[in-house]
Amino acid sequence: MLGRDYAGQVCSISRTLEVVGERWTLLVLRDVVLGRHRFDELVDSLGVTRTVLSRRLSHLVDEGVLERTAYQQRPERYAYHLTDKGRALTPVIAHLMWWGDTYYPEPAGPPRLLVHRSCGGPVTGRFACEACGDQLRAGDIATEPGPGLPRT
Amino acid sequence: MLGRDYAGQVCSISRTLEVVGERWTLLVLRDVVLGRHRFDELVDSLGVTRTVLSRRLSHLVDEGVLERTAYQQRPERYAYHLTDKGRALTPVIAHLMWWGDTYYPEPAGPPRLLVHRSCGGPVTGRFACEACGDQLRAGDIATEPGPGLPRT
DNA sequence: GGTGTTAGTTGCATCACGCGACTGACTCTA
DNA sequence: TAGAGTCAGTCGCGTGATGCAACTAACACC
Repeated sequence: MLGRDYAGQVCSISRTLEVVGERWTLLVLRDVVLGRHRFDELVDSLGVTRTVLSRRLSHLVDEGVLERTAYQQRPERYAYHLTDKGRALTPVIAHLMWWGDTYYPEPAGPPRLLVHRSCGGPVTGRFACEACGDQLRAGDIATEPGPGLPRT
Repeated sequence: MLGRDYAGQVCSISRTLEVVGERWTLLVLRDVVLGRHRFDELVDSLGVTRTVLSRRLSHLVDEGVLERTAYQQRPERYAYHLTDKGRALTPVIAHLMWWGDTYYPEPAGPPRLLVHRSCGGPVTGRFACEACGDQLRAGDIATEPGPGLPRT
C-alpha cells in the first residue's frame, strides 16, 4: 500500500497503517488467525502473488507482528505465527469481518462466525468505557486532543 | 489499494477491504471522524493528492459510507459526512488508533484520546459476548465455520 | 480587474503489483 | 538412481495505481 510513507502525519493510525495498511496484509493476518501458517498454504488460500506474500511476511516479521519459526530441518521449513502484538490486531480483523457481514451479506450467510471461546455465544465489536463500564455505540464515542497533539 | 479485486475470496474481510482497504481510505475516514469535512481541508490535513482524494471520496460515497451534501449554493460547495454505515466503521479506526498508540507510542503521548461522550472516561476496544455479556480479550475469541462457508 | 477560495480534472513519470517461470534443497517412489 | 513431488521463496516483464504539479471553473471580495 505504501510506496511512500504517510509522511507528516502525527497520527497513531498512520503509524499503524505503515505496518498493516498495505494491500493483502490484513488478509494475510486473517489467514494466520484462521490457522494457516505456511507459505504455500497462504498462497493457495489468498491467491496472492508469491512475490507480494514474501514481502508482506518479511515486513510483518520485521515489525514483530508475526514470528517466523522453523518447524522442521532438512530442508528448513518455516511457519508464521502471531506474536502478542499481532494478536492485539485481531479485534480489527474481527470488526472488519463483522462490518462486511452486516453491510455486504452473502446470501448463504456469513462464512465465519466469531464466538466466545468459553460459552460459545456470538461476539459483537462494541467498545466499552473503562470508567463507567458501559458498552458503547459508535455515537457514544468522542475524540479529544491528547498530550501528543502538536499545536497549530 | 486494489488494482484488481480480491477475487475468489469468500470472506467478509475481503469484501470490506474492497471498500475501505485502499491506500488513504481509512485515513480519510479518520479525518472525517475528527471533524474535517471539506475537500481542501482533507487535502491539507492528509497530504494526499487531490486526484486520489477525489477518487476515494467518490468511491466511499458510491458505497454509502460517506454522503456528499451541498453546504452552500453559488458556488456549489460540498461537504462529506459519515452515514450510519460509515459510523459503524469507527471502532475499526479507533482500534487501529489504540494499536498504534500502544505499540508505536509517541514520546509526547497519544495525539488523540477516545472518550465516552457522556462520562468522559477512556474507551477501550473490547469485544463483548452477546450471550453472557462478558467483555472479551483477543484470546477469548474463536472462529467457527458459518453457514456461508463453501465446502472444499 | 486582480486576488483568493473551493472543488475538482488533466498529464506525465515512477513505483508497486499481477502473472508466470524458475531455483534450490530435500524426500518419496519405482 | 532417475524422476516426480514438496516447500519457500526469487526473477523478469508488462500494466495499472499513485505522486507531483499545473490547470480549470465558478464565484466572492476589494
